[in-house]
Amino acid sequence: METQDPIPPAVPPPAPNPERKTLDDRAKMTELERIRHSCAHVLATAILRLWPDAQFAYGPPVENGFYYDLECSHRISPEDFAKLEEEMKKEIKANHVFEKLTVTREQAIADAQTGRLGGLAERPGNASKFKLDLLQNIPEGEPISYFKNGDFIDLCAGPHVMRTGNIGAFKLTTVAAAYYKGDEQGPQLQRIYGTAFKNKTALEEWLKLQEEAKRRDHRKIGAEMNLFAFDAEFTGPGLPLWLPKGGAILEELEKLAKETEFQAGYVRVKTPHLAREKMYKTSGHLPYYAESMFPPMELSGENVRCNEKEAAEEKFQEALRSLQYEQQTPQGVEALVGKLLSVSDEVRLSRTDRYYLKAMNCPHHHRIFAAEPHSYRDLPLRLAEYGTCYRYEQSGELFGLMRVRAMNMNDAHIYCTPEQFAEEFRAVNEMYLKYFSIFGLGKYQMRFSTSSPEGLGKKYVNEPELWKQTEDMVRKVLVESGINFVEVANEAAFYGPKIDVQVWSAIGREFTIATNQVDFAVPAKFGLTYRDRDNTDKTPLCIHRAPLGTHERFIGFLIEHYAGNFPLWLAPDQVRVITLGDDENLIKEGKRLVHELRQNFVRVDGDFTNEPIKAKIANAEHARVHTMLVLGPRDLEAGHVSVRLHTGGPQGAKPTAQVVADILQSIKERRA
RNA sequence: GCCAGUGUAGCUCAGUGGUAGAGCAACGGUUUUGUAAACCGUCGGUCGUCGGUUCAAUCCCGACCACUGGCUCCA
Repeated sequence: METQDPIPPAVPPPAPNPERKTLDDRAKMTELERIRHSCAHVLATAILRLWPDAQFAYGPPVENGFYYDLECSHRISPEDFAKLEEEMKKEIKANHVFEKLTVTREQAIADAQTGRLGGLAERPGNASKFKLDLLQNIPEGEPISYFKNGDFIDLCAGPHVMRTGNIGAFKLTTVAAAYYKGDEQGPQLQRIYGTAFKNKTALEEWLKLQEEAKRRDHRKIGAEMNLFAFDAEFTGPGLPLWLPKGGAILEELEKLAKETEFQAGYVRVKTPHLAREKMYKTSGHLPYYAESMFPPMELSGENVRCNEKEAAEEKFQEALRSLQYEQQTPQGVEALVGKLLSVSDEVRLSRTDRYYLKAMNCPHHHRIFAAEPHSYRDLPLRLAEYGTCYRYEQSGELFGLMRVRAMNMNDAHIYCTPEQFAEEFRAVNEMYLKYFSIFGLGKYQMRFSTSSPEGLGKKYVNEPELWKQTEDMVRKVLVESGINFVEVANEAAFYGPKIDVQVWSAIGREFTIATNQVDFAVPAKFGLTYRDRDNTDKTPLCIHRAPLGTHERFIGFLIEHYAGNFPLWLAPDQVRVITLGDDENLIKEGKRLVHELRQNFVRVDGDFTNEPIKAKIANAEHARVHTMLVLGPRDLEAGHVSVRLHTGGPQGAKPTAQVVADILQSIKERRA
């Protein structure tokens, strides 16, 4: 039977540390990490036996195994894994000692130049270029060491297991491309992923766990339950179609958000899906964000008004007037044609109006704020909207519902005074926690992202004082609320610090499920003000928040969280009334019950066919119908229905009225 | 966008250089049933798209598209 037991979607790993590991960090490596790191060396050894020209970069242990990045004339594919694993087994069987050698920097550079580092022997003319680069990054004074197993010598600080034979069980998993040092502009390397364990049993257990994780993949369950569909051919990649069953979940979430926000003093607004270019020029999102936006729609024509239009037309006329003097020579004509073309292009552009599909709702909300004058007495103003946003994510980044190109955001912008900020920010965090408790969401990480002094004026607006103030405010709220969080420098939004809630998908990918951001910059760009007590105009602070993220990602996450077995209030199929056979009286009572539930807004249907009861139950179970109400002659006689839960099996017969009341109560309370 | 892999009926999957099958689903019957699948029949596919090789391509080759695993990026 399928249950809700949490197959761990991978334990939250510590935030990946882009910085170089210190020797102290390395000394803390667990035994499993040492096994995996050692296995990376064994992999490199095997690769070199097959393709001696390979040059190696990094080969660290990672959450579920290890990888080694390399450059090699041969393109390694999974078809090569069998022979690679053969070579690796030989190296493990040879049981070589991982021998540590400490060398001078000069020696290391010399060895790298001969190609000896990350090699089985010296390779004249094939210097260990990545190792040379790595050597540059080792701070003066830090000892430099090699690790040697058999013929293979690698520049490495360790630590390792004692001998290659200590690697109990391993498996190569996948190949990928990876940029050197993660830099998109840098060289692209081949990355071979593998995993290793102390013994075969542990490896097999892990592989089994991977299989189980795949079974709760939202893409698989979404298809099984008919929640959503992708239709790349007609609708487009990354543009989900919500089927009726998925629509039901979406409606429930939206209802929850609207009720919660209403009670918290939010007001609802509605804004269009697109806006003119000026919107995003003003907000500062263009040109920085243009890459992530769908290309603009260009409208041109006489009725387009634009400031530059007249100026451009003037230039055009001027070019025409010069025609008579310059057309004497061929060069003159050519120059003139070029000039006319460029000017006419200018005129065309000046007559073109550009509309962008919105990638975020904030600018629209800012314009709503600007549509009316505001007094400090109006604040805080909390504008909420399930806004539909469009982002042109790179094709390789699309991932089921978790990463799409059209999304419905549980968005709101809170405009407040600095005095109100802490209270508002705290209230938002409380809303998060309320939601998480409704969904029984325990495995997440709050990540507090701050600026960096170096990024001021570049990545971040240049307001050191405001950065410090808002970061202090946020930190204080977090600490006072007793919320566990990690602080990450240099990850803030350009307009202020933020808190992201990180969760992990069934297959272990990390996602931001919710976000809460401070904005002390953009309202000023739009000239937003409120009249303060002292009769001066001041710029409000803005909090961007999306505790339920987007429907797409949040539902994708919930599908995996519940493994498709939703609580009653969220279940697309809440109740099915199943008659035992198709006796007229049974059907009559069945229909009455369906009608009663439906009039109380329960998503209910009836199965009154003459299929055997076992088949009808099986159908309902496969559809993950939350509650099955079986109606047979005995039940009818007693005024009962027999209750069966998808996640709990048969619950016995109960009076119909009581069952209905329980169902309505469970939905109302949004019971887990 | 980059690297690798995959693409056969609505779903899960077989299969072959001589224009394709199974189970489930759907539909039509028969069956009259107490909690995960009764029986019979019918329908269903230009084998992702376009080109090439070949007497002949779903199969071999190429390009493109989409999806999957990663990289980069992000709600």
